[in-house]
Amino acid sequence: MPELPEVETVVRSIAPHVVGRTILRAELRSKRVTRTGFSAAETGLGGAKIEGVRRLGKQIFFDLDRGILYVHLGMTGKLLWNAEPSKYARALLELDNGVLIFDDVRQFGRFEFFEALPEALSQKGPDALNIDFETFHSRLKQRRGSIKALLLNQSFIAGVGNIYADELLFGARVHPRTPIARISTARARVIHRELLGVLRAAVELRGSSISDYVDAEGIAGEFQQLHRVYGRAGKPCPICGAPVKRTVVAQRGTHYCPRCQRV
DNA sequence: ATCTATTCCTGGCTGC
DNA sequence: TGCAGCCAGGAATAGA
Repeated sequence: MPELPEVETVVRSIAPHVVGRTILRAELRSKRVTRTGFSAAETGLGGAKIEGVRRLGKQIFFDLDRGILYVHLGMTGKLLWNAEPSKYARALLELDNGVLIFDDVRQFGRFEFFEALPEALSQKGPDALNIDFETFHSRLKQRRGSIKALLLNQSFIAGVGNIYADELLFGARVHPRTPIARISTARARVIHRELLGVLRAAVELRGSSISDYVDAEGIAGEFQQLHRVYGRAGKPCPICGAPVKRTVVAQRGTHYCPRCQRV
């Protein structure tokens, strides 16, 4: 489940291979992940030069000399460098020095060529690794609902998904269902600190590999070994020993310690 | 305007 | 061994 740390790891691992290179040929195989159409994408990408690759939240942008290649990994998306294409290879980019494969079993991901980026894609919130407390707090005060739903909302901040939302709320000792209106400035400060702390630690360990996430070289992350609540229902809380609970918040499986995290 | 529920996908797991 | 049924969830979309 690629979230900010996993996407950051992917971008870091592909950048050295692709930046400055030319796309000789593009082959699109999935209508689902390429909604703008096969031929438009193949024509637009063929011959293009990759000037850079960057990340905003979970979105990946390849800046081309003639447009933008937009990639979102969704749930099971991978960008693999010089790998043997599996039956789930949805797009292949043949560069002048190798092949970049977009592999996505469930096709929740996106792989699209745009001459100019559509409004909807550029309207995300600030990147979760690049948000200072004042910005975080002022944006928080304008919202309602539960804190977890807000953290998952990419227009609030971009990059947090289900795993890191649970982990950072545990670190902040805040119950995922806590109404935003009940969060004090001091609490907000702790949440912000944990947001940056958890994401930075996860980037250091090259992300979390829960099911099949790997970087461009096929290397798994290691942060899952440090998960304190996510996927640990029934196991003891690492702080107090109480069994970690699983519930549903914002339509997502949610893990928390009922003793350490109070509403 | 905002928030919540539904839908898309398919492999993996559970239980009969 | 086979298979139905359920689960995982990012984000667009529809609905409240």
